Amino acid sequence: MAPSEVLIRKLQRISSLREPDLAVLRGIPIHEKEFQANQDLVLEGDRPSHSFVLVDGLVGSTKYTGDGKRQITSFFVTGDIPDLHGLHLPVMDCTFSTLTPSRVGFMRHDSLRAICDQHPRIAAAFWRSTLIDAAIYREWVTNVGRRDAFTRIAHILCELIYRLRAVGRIDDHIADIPITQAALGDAVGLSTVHVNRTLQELRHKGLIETSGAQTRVQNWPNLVRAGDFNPTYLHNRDPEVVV
Amino acid sequence: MAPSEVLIRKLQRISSLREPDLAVLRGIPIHEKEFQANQDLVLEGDRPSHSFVLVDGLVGSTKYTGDGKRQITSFFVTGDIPDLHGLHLPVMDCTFSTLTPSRVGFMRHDSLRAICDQHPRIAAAFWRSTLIDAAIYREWVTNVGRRDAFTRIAHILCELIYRLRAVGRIDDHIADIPITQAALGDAVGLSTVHVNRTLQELRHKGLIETSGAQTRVQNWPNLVRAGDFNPTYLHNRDPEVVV
DNA sequence: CGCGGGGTTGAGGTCAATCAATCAATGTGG
DNA sequence: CCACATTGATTGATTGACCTCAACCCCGCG
Repeated sequence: MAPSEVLIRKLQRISSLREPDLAVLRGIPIHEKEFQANQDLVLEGDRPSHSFVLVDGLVGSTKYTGDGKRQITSFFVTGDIPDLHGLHLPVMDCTFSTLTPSRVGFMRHDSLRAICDQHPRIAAAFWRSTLIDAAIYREWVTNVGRRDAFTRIAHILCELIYRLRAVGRIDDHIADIPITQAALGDAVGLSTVHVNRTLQELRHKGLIETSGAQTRVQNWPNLVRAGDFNPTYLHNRDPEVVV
Repeated sequence: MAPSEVLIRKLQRISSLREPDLAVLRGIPIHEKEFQANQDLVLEGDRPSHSFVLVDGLVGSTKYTGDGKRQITSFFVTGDIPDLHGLHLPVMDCTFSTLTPSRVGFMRHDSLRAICDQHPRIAAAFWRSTLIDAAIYREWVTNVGRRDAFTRIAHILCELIYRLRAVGRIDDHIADIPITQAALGDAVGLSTVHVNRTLQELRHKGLIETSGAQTRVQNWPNLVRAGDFNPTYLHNRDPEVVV
């Protein structure tokens, strides 16, 4: 799918833009590029002149502590604009890296700023996108701060699957999520070893099934319960997305 | 200080608004109200018609897990607009509560929306405010996910003191932060007991000194080092604020 | 003077980290 | 085609950071 089409669908999922505005969006110049897994797209400390929309793949915003430990602070899926905050915060406070092979569309800040000045509705839609990102960060603080390993991993799987479902990336209850257990650990603040054991527990309890990169949800209601997952914080406009 | 004055100072700290816009801001009707400590201002699930600026005191955004554990996901100080995201996300995904006695100024979403439609610069400034909040959430994910108890608490003290300093709430290296150790624990994902022991460690190492509600920084550079604290994520426009 | 909230202390328990192998899958050069 | 390297998953043993439970203390307050 064309990058601008992905962008428009995303904004339509989270706001109610109408035709004149959509036409403006279609006109945004987007420069598409492909990346392999584990490539840095924007680095902490950078002063980027572009933001990017994720066309396909999985991207993480990551931070490193002084002693080199890595924390992924959020995942981003198709349609998301992970570093849109760069539009108003000149220096990056985190790094964005691909977690799987990805296609990415770069948009000049110039263009985006001009559009936001002229079209308050579009500005509001972009703003809303960053607010949903913030809501996800809030949930992650809670997830990492107050839930045990089992619940924590179940929760993050629920979130990922729910979001992939919302963008049509789930076929027949199967999510294609080729991320390593190490990356999962960095997302939930656990060691690789413990992630491995917890995933086994999830499998033994009949909640998920994995084969290679694919994760199949065996029992969504139970996974939701196990993960203490309530999708309110994702602020989806659609009626309940059920997996 | 008048609520609108507090609001204007905040926006001036984070953006470069000029006079015509400032006049508009001065015209926002703000309804001021006082609260004691530990009062809920907005509840998760609410559909608020107002946002509020914190005129004085300390507010936390908090979430509760299914089994009732509490996580504070961010602190807010004078000038901050903690629930500004309510302007674009109709249903609240977290609760805002006072952590100390506070004065709060409520602003109608109607008015704010009208202003944002008419004045793109003001809209951008508000947007930027929410983006800085998001940057803080990101840092908290990292703090809770990847730092040990000692570093974690040192870090959060650094953040709090830095932010209080930026709004002129620090006199002579002394921060007046009358929050309980239980609240601190909820902010960093630790038990009250462990917070207590860690604070003792910070005192014994000569980093801080406490008497009642007051916290005095004994050695700011060492506290910064101990807390692995780098204020970039706070996106302060001023040159280095040194405590 | 008794009460309650918050701070402090000690003991014991547990969850998850660390260390160190092993294994499976894939790729690579000779 | 095979020896070898690499990456990620898995396993076991041990350690340790932090939690829980249960007191006790201190101080302001009705």
